[in-house]
Amino acid sequence: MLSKKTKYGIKALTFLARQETKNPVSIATISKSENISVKFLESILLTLRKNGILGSKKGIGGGYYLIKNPKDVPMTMVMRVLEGPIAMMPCVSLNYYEKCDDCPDEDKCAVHRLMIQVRDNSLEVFRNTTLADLSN
Amino acid sequence: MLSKKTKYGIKALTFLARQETKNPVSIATISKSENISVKFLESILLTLRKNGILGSKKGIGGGYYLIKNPKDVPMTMVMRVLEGPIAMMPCVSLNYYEKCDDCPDEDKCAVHRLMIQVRDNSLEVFRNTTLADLSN
DNA sequence: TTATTATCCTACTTACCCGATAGGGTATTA
DNA sequence: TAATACCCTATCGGGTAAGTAGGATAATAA
Repeated sequence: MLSKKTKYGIKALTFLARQETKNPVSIATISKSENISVKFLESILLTLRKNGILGSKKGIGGGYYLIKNPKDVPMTMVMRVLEGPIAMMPCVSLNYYEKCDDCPDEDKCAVHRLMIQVRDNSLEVFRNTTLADLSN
Repeated sequence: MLSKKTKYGIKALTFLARQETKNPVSIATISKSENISVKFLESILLTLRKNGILGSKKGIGGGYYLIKNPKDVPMTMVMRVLEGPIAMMPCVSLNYYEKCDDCPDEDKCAVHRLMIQVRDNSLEVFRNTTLADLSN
């Protein structure tokens, strides 16, 4: 199941991508528009900023803004930052690989082979979908 | 992430599918071969039996056995029984649909549209993979 | 300079779920 | 009737998700 953190994060990013100007948007504004608790949203946007997806500006008129062009932000990036590995098991993860304790030979493991297929499919969807696609 | 319950369940099912005879296989036997704790495996096999995927036989020489032909057991069935919904969000689930609280219009929700794509892809993999495929 | 705005950051709480274990009960068979 | 092996419920520790609290810090405008 997708965490609410990721869900809210994508919604916030989409909201930002839909803005006509590049001006910062306050947490409060995004919170109201997308029905997300201010405090929880705050922590999510902070994560996105620390991972180079958002920029921020303090003080009056401050808020968050996209650093990159929406079409240069693939969902793989967003998912990895907010949700973690895209793979369903560590042993089929590209970026967070880890061997299974119980499995003597990965190539002969039925679950491994199945989950590689699922990962490849999901990866393709996330790679080919950018923030620009979602904000239309 | 895939739960160990599902992972072990698939491994056990694959092991059963590889048996040459239809004779019951004891929990202990599967446990040793697949490196799964006896007690945990017990609860998993029980779930599979209650959901009509396995049959069982008590007493000496007893154990668990597949009810259906492996090629008639698609992974969708196994996944739904052990892991739950295949969809990543209730609002894109076919069998466990639930509306989101925060979302006024699903059709306009970016996350919704994205996750439908992911679900469709995963569904296709699970539908087209049977226990027979995995046990080869 | 000072009040206001809004992000920054840490810590905490609450609830839930996973993985595993314990300890019996029950049915079957040799 | 003893041994085997499934049947079933309860429990527990640890971890994580979701959200909350409260103040520190920086920037802006009056």
